Formats: sequence, C-alpha cells, structure tokens
Amino acid sequence: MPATRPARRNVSADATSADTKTRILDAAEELFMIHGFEATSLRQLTAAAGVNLAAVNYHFGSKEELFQMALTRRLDPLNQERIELLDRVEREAGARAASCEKILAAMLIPALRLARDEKRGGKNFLRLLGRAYADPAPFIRHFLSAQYGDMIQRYKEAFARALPHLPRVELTFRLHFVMGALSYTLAGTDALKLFTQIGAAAERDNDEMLLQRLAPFLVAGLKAPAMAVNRRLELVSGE
Amino acid sequence: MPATRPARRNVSADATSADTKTRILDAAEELFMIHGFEATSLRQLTAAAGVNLAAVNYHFGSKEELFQMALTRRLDPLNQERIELLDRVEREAGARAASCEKILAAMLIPALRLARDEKRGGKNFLRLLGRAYADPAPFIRHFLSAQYGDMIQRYKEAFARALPHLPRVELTFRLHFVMGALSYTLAGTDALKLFTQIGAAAERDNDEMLLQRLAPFLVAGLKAPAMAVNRRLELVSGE
DNA sequence: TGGCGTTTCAAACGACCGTTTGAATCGCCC
DNA sequence: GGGCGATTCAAACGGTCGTTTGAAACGCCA
Repeated sequence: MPATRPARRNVSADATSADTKTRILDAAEELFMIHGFEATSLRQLTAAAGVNLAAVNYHFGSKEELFQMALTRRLDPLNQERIELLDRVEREAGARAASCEKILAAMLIPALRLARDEKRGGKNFLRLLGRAYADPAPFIRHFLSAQYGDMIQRYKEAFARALPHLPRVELTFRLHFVMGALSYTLAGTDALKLFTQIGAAAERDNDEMLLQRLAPFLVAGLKAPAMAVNRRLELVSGE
Repeated sequence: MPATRPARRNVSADATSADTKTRILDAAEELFMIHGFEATSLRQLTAAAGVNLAAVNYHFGSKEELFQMALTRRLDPLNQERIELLDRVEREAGARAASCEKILAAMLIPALRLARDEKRGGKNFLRLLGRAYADPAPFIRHFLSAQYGDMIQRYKEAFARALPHLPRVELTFRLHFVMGALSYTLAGTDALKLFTQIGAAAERDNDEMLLQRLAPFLVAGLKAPAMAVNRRLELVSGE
C-alpha cells in the first residue's frame, strides 16, 4: 500500500537528461501556463515530459499536488528573496520609513531576476504564477493564500509605514489593485491584444520593460490622495 | 439536419418562469463565474437551470457558443453605454480634451450601474467578465478581443488626448495595467484574501465601493510621469 | 381534428479523464 | 548471484465529458 510517498534513492546529479520528477515539473510548468490547470490532461503532460502516465501519481500523488509542487519549486525561493530584500530596504531606511518606491522595487526585482533566469523557469513560470492568481479552483486559492499570506502581510505593514496618511482600509484596497495589475501583467494573457502595435521592442526585453513601466504606475496609484468621503465617482456635475 | 439554428416561434413575455434559453443563460452566468469555463459541465449547468441536457446544444449549438452568448447578452449593452458616455464626455469637453477622470468615469460608471442592477446580471456578471479576461482559452481571448477591440481603441484615443505628454507606447502599457487592475477587481477572486479584515463594510456596498476606490488609484497611475530613459528599477543607489 | 414545425426528453455515443493495479525492469547491497 | 526496494510500464478501472439521436410532447394553424 503506497499510501506514503517513497523516498528518493540515488539523486544522480544528472545534467544531460533530467530525472523523471524534474521532467514532469518542467512540462507541468509549461502546459499549466499555456492551458490552465483544468484544461491540461495528465496524458498530454506525461507525453510532453516523455514519462509514463502513472509517473505523476507515483511521484506526486495527484494532479493537484503536482500543480502545487510546480508552484512551490519556484515560489519559495522567489518569496524568500522578496523578504530578504524588504529586510534590507528597511534596515537601510533606519528609523525612517522606507519609501514606496523601494518597497515596491523589493517586490518586483526578484520577479525581474527570475524572468531573466531561464534555469529558474523564467517568463514561463511568471505567467504560470499570474495565471494561478486568477484561477478560481479552491485548492489553488487556498494554497496561494497559505504560501503568500505572510509575505503580503510583511509588505502591507511596510507600505503602511511609507504611507502613514493613508487609511488602513484604503491601503488594503490599493494592494488589491496592485496585485491585480501585477498578476494580469505577469500572466500576459491580455485578451485585448493591446500590445499588437508595440512592434519593435525586442522580445527579450519585454518582460523586464513591463515591470520597469509597471513600477511608476503603481507607485503613483499608491500615493494618490485617499478618496474623499461622499465624493462619488461622477461623470458630470450633478450626476 | 439541424445544421442551422431553428428560429424562435412564440416569444411569450413570460415573467414568472423564464423560457429555456434564459434559464440556461442565467445558470451559465452563475456557474461559469464560480467554476470557470472548463470546470463547469453541461450536466450540472442544465440541472441547475432545470432543463434537459440536450437543450444547450439545441438552443446554442455548443458549450462554447453558450459561453459567448452569456457574455454577449450583458456585454453588448454595457459597451454601448460606455461608448455613449464617452461621446457625451467628449462633447461636453468641446474643443479641449476631456479629463482623465471623466474618461475613466465613463468607463466605470456603466459597470457600476450594472453591478447594482440584478436584472442585468449584477455582480455575478461582472465577476464572470473579470474571469473571462484571465481565461487563456483561445476562443475566449479571440471573442473578447473582437467584442472589446473597438471600444478600447476609442478610449485609448481619448486618453491619448487627455495625456498628450505621455508617449503612445507608455499609454498602451498603462491601459494594460488598468485593464489588469479592473479585471482582477471585478473577478473578485483575490487569492490572497486581502479583504478578510475589512469587516464591517456592508456587503451590498462592496462592489461600488471597490470601483469608487479604484478610480483615483488608476487616474494617479495614468497621470504618473513617464519612466525616465535609462532610469532603471533600483533598490538602492548603485544597484 | 389532423398535420407540422418547434421543443423537450431519455438514452446512448465515443472519447477522454485521473487514478490504480500488478507485473516487469532497474540499480544497488549483501 | 540473489534479494529487494525503487521505479517504470502497459493496461485497465470507473466515471464524466460534450454531443448526437430518434422518438415523444407541445402549440399553432388550416
């Protein structure tokens, strides 16, 4: 009864052809990114990885656990780097509050580095992550919330110190908007094909240029004056 | 050979129990919103609608066409209202360019009205729409692009006049960010459960409060100074 | 009332799904 | 070389999927 997962035996530092688990994870990263969790079948996934169909259940237990492992593999180092950068930014700010720009940079720079590093998944993984944010499956939501919660809380407190005039509730909403723009940008789905006319921008630069342009947009949004009480969204006077 | 869709015969203005097509569309709106397109089966959908399984293929041809029809039903009036409001805003601005705030309001107010109107789908449909933005299925992407393209182009030109100093490429990116924050906000998935501590806000007010708070955030982001050339995203001096 | 196009219905179709099984194969240690 | 756990493999499991079918029920008009 293989209720408990068997332990790896010999971890050969194989450089030429990756072992079964890694091949599965790499294929999962790409296919889940392209098609989403539900629309990706284990049959096409194992075929793309060049492994037997049963290998997923043997090594990971289930399709859901494979998905979580594909996320965790890249997300844990990414989030740890984010925490370390935030620590550093706050240390260097000393008694003063770290600036919005620096805090946001601490959040985006690790993603930027990861996007440039194909060995850590590169752009593929960032798109998978952006996709996962928007996926409604309860196990995905629950997993991300457990995996991201602490980091988000740390950043929220940092932003609260950087924006002391901003009501806490308003900050919560704005971080919500920040996550939305970020995940949508990372996912790169862009249903409206807004980018069709951008043209000559080198493909290689796109992802970092995206985050480079995203940062000032988000900083300005975060620093915007809080919505005035009783000042409704209005089209023309008297509406 | 029922290759062509049969025509409706007697459109009874039924108020008590909606006809089959409407019941299917209502159930589709809710279930696609909750579970997404792939994860929603026609069997649970027709069961929820109280109609026969074959009714979907009879009335709509396929699951994909049903999805598109569920979107179109609400989206066409919504977008038309957006175009009309933009026309009005630009007419009132006269020779001058309409302000960013007004243009954005013309975009958000119809969504706000729809969120308040349960007869037109209310919050459910807005979440379905936000979800559809993030869905990678090619037929959804293609459909939204065809359905939204013209309206987005109109708004893009309006924003370009309101922000004449902003390079066109920068505006394209920023509208991308705007769409991201908007769709993520509408979808309301919020994998990180940022809202858990908001507390006492009345449930009924949430959706309009969301858009009320989103507007100043987005306006500030749109008005932010363009990213300086060679000014990289940086953490500390010299990084 | 009979006929006919529209709609509903139960049933089945073939295909694919995630998962399990049990035997075959591999790689190491005694 | 034999033994044994780890891994791979082909095959099948039960189930669900979207779609199709052909007959039954319905609603109108002649």
